[in-house]
Amino acid sequence: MTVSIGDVADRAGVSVATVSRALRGLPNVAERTRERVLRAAAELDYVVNPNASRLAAGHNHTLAAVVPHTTGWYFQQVLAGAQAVMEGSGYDMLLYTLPTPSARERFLTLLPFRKRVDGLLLLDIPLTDPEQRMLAGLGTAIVSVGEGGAHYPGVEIDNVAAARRATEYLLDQGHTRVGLISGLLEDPMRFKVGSLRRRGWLEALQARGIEPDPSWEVAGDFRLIDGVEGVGRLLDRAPDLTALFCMSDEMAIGAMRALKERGLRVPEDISVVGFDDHEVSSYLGLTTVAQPMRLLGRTAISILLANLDGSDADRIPRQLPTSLVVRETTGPPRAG
Amino acid sequence: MTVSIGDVADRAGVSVATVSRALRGLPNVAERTRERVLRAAAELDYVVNPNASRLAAGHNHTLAAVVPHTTGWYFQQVLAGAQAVMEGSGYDMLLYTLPTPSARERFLTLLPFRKRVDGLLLLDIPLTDPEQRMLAGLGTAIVSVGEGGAHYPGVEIDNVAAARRATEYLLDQGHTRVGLISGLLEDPMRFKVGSLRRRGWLEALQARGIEPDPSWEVAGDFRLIDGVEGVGRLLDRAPDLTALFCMSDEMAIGAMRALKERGLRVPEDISVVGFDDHEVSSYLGLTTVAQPMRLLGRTAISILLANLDGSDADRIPRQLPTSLVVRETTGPPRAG
DNA sequence: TCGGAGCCTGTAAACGCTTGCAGTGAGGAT
DNA sequence: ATCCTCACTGCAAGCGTTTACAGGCTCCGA
Repeated sequence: MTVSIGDVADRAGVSVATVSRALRGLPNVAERTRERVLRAAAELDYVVNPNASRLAAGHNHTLAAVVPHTTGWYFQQVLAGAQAVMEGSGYDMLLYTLPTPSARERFLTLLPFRKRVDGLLLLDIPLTDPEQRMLAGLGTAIVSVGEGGAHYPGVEIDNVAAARRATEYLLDQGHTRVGLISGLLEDPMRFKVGSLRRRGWLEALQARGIEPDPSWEVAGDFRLIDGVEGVGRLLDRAPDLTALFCMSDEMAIGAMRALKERGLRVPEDISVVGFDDHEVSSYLGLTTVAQPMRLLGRTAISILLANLDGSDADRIPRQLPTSLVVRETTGPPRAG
Repeated sequence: MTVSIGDVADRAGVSVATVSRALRGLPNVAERTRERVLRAAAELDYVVNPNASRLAAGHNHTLAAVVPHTTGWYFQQVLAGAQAVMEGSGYDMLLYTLPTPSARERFLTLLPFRKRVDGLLLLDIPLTDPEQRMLAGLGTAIVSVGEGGAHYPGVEIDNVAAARRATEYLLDQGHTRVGLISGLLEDPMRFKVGSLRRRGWLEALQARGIEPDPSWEVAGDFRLIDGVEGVGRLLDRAPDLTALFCMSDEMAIGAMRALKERGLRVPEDISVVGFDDHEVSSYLGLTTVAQPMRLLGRTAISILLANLDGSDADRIPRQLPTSLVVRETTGPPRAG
């Protein structure tokens, strides 16, 4: 039925060992022999059975990405970058999605990637120190993006600096009351990225002698809907805000929608800054903090691959740059 | 080092065969024995080696999705739906991305999924009849979403009816000159979805005795940028259009951006309808044709799974409903 | 001419599981 | 008491590769 390595060996008149070596480009195969094997394999339309190969060789040639969810611009872009590197590497990519606490729990107890995956890319998966240690002790190579850890290498941006920069820009425009729609600050998984960005916002304000009122901030979950609701709660309590910093473009877009419904014009009545540089942001004219999402993914996989084949991963940069993209949703506050 | 089935057998005091059967829940294992095995496995923290298991059993427990690209709302949603079904099914999901003609070519000649994947989900991958026949002859289960074929089952929407419905709505509002920003009509891969939607648009117009001028339509590739450019080319040639039907929400969003830059108001000066019901569309107030993307993905995987385990897939519906979502980007044409 | 040193190649033992087949006992029917 | 049946369990042969090890050959230097 299906053609195996033995069939190729027969046709080429050599042993299966030689076929195996020839096909994988190992040395110690005479050039004439290799050609003969290659021809036989092509004629028979031979494909190696990855299960057999992996069983015998003891590796999986598979990497897995673990993400909170697959919707969301940021995750898609990072994953796309990761995919791009893996494309030619000969590795398969598996995806584990942990949208709920229970899914997260299952993942952490079942550890379904064991014996199945050579490396794990943890994409903004916050873990406690014991959890990190446990995963790291499993013998699977690990690298993180965003939410990092002390027990495996991580790639990230400087969230504090990026948020500080965005806030400073608003202050430079003359704003003094800058609201914040943040992400998951008190969530059960102790998401760190949100607190870092909040710190940047806070530092920028305090550096100008501004002490934000608690009513200036509201927490969301990075989604569009959180921006809509955030604006509602925010402006009810602090109607005098003249600028808004949102921790994701999706929330910024939702926020702008809600502002429009309240009859507020952007940027005339209120300025808005987002985070991520979402595809539609340029079309909406949204001022935002761009982060190199695809590069984050590419870098993470490179580190994983380097670790796996024993080459030096230490020279790969671990912190990637962000930049403020000024567009049309920001301007000076209304006079008076 | 790593604990194998033999270790479990030793600890439970049975043979490996019994362990294998017990762990997989096969009948013909005494309840007491099964419990003993389960306990031993748990104590040893045993995980089966999928490579060995798959090699021995002769299946892969892996499905692959083939997509043109992973960005794009539509693809993400369908994939998310597919993922959701596979979650508990015990199958892994692989992703093949074919963004360029050369990637497509490589995929079709290398057939990298052979011996690796039990089923293929072709997500809007247009194929010639010989190509379809070739793939179908490989013994891998296949199902398509969107671009279908005669040689494997497919899940789809009624593109003609959906586009007709959207266009009719515009006509009902009083429009008589409805432009079209279409997708890939003359592309090298003979993308059919675009032509079907165009047919719907055409039929609706003709049913009212309107014969569209060639200058009323322009082709794009479903992306934001195509909407921007499309509007440019369209309005240069046909400035008197009062409504625009775009084959994707992304293009509609781009189009609205371009319209705004031309100083045209939506819907006062020109109405816009999209297709897909993108997440941001509701926040932009975009009137659009909603299609059940996640359900398309779920259904496709269900068919694949049903085919694989021999159960009856024929009762699963193959054509899924769409609906027109009227929001704020459409209205009657300007008087006069 | 003989001994090595290198290349190549083949042999055969893993790799860790699944599964057809045979075997064992207990229990029931005769 | 004997025979069957049935429910369980074990034996051992795969599944298709990889790879350590052991040759065999050729070529070269002594």
